[in-house]
Amino acid sequence: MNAAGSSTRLRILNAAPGLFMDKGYAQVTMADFCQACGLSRGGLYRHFHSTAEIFEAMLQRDKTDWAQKMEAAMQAGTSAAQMVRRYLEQAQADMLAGAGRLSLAAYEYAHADPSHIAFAQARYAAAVQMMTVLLEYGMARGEFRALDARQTARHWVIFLDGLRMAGVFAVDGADIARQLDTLYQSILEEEPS
Amino acid sequence: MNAAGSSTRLRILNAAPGLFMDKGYAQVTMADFCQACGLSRGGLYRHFHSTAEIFEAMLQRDKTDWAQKMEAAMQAGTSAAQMVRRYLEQAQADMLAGAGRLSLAAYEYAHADPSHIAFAQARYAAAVQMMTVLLEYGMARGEFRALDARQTARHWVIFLDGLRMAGVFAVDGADIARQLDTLYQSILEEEPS
Amino acid sequence: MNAAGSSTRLRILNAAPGLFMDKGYAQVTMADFCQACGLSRGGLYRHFHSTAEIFEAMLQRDKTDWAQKMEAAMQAGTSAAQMVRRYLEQAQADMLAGAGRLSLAAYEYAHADPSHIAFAQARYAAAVQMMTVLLEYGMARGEFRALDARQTARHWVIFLDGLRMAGVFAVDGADIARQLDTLYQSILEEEPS
Amino acid sequence: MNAAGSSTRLRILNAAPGLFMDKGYAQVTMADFCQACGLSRGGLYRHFHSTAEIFEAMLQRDKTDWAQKMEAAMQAGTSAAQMVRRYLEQAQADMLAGAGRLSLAAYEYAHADPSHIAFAQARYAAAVQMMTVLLEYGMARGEFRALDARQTARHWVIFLDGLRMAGVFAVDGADIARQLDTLYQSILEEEPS
DNA sequence: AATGAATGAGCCTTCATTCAT
DNA sequence: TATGAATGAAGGCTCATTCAT
Repeated sequence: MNAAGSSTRLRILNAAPGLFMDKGYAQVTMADFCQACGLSRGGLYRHFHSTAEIFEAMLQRDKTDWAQKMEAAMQAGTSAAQMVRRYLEQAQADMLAGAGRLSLAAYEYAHADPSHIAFAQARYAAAVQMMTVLLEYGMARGEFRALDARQTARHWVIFLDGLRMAGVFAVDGADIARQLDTLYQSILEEEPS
Repeated sequence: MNAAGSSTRLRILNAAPGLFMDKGYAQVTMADFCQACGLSRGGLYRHFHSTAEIFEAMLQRDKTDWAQKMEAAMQAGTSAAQMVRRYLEQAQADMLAGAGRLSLAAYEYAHADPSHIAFAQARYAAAVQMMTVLLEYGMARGEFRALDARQTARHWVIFLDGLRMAGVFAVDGADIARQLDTLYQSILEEEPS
Repeated sequence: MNAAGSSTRLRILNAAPGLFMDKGYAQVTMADFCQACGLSRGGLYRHFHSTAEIFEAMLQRDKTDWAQKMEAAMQAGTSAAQMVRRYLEQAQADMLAGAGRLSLAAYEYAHADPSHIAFAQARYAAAVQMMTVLLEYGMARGEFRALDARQTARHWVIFLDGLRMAGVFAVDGADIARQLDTLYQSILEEEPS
Repeated sequence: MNAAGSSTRLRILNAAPGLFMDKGYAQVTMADFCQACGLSRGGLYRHFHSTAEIFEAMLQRDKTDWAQKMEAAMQAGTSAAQMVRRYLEQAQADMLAGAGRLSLAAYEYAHADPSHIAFAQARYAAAVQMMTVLLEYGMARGEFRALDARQTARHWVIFLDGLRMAGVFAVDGADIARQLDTLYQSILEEEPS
């Protein structure tokens, strides 16, 4: 693939989040991409053969490798509280930017075809694993209260996804901030009185 | 509408949850209902003019009036812990029965048309209000720890929805039970040591 | 057919002109009649089996028997000018009441099925015949100029139909009056100067 | 649009008059065009999105710019009588070719939607204006009798449309010729006796 | 005489997909 | 690489018509 082809591919992937956020997963058509990218049918099909393919490529690109980042931060001795705060800040920013709508699209995607389920499971497992490591790290450093790390990690992942979805329609920015702050406080080692 | 008509309408509404759970909201077609109910196009259209209409009627029928039940239970002096346990048991049963898939369909429904957003908001607000009342009742009876009732109610509602969604693909029955138990424990008044 | 049935039939025929004027011939459905008459499918079908049947019955009922009236008026020695004026006044009133739209519907009707053509021909022939007799009567009485009665009658019938159609969209009431007056003047015996 | 597309568009427009003449305006379906053009649903929709659109395009293409032709002929000093004769010959040829049926379709078209009315009015106004200019030209040259040009023009336009419609079912070619000849004679300057 | 439930055909419209250029 | 014409299937919707009640 030469430069022109590669740039077209990027144009398509850049258009993807906006489209999927606006219309959901299954409602986006190949024609939507043609219009959004100023591309003809044939031109689009040269790069992707279905919206599923585009959706997957989009997720692939957007997959922030938190695990890797976290590893590096731990090596550098960054405090766990700092890392959690950064993670939650990013989550909040994403939610305000419409992450809930993409999350919804991702659920649709997983639901659309049995072969997509593995993807959803992997996504969830990776998030839980990352969060588990982070919590254990904080507990080891005495920053976080003693708790069942994996169980708590699961709670966080599930809750954050619920918050993403609720953020689409029902919950405003202030509520999101408040909920995230409560979540954060819940793991901190209590001050000795 | 005579008896025959009413029974057909029921047949359609009975077919609805299964279809929407299987395919999501937007992927269900009127033809799906024709097939599921053994009804012709015209026969179906006599009762409903769109899948949106069916979806709304289905939600309307399924709307368990928790608020009312709760009021009655409070009057009867039922313990708050008992009420919460019952609520969570029901939630668990629903999740195992596929409530997450319907929840996903409901999100799709709300997303599909701006005019449907109010429905999602009302659904969320009602759930939060009901849970707030329940928590305040338990706190007043000294059964629950002192906590910000509304804030906690929001947390529960959001988390439960996240759990419903996660239950579709990522989380199994045992995990669901464990998560719900943790949630329940988190509000109990701690035993005096 | 008893009284109730007869009255229902009348209700249908009374609704017909309004419906056909509003929507044209082929665009009116049996359902339109159901709604307009507050009648069910079965109830309507008991009286008429198609819109064509209703349309024909409507025309049949509305067919003013000009020929007969004219015969009587001639016997009574009514002046030809008077008779023509009355005829044109009626035509004008009809046009203002939407006769053009019914005329359009009638053309549609004739066009819809080869078997309906005879109806249009008969309608035209009857109008020409009637007008021919009238003109000859006026010429015999010296009221009208000497002219080819049949040829002129045809001209009148064609022109009046054109005026009906034009009156639907393009020509207003004043124009209609002016055109009809010109037509009337054209046959009068010129005053001796 | 490339050559293939243009040719397909032409094929569609060429099929239009025949279809609309045969079935009227509202009775023609997109499927009729598919069949008439050997085109698939999707292929047809690439070019036109409704029969209304095709109908309009057809009229647009067929719009003979009489006003322009007339202007040129006047500049060249062509006699008014000659111009009128040509116009009437063309009208006669059109009628024999089925112009009445298209005229009927055009009335249906205007009737079908309030937004189409302007089209009918413009069509009528243009015809009257053109004819008015022609009559005034002939009167200025002393070829035609002194008469109210606009009033007469309106008469002609209305009558010709009536004749088109009558020509569909009721009036044969000979009658048409006779009527047109009478119309022509009616404006000529009378021979000095 | 009337109701209204149901059928099935037919039209409208959109979309994924292919293909000649 | 890219264009855009074309296909055919699928889904939405309406209507004339029938029929049990």
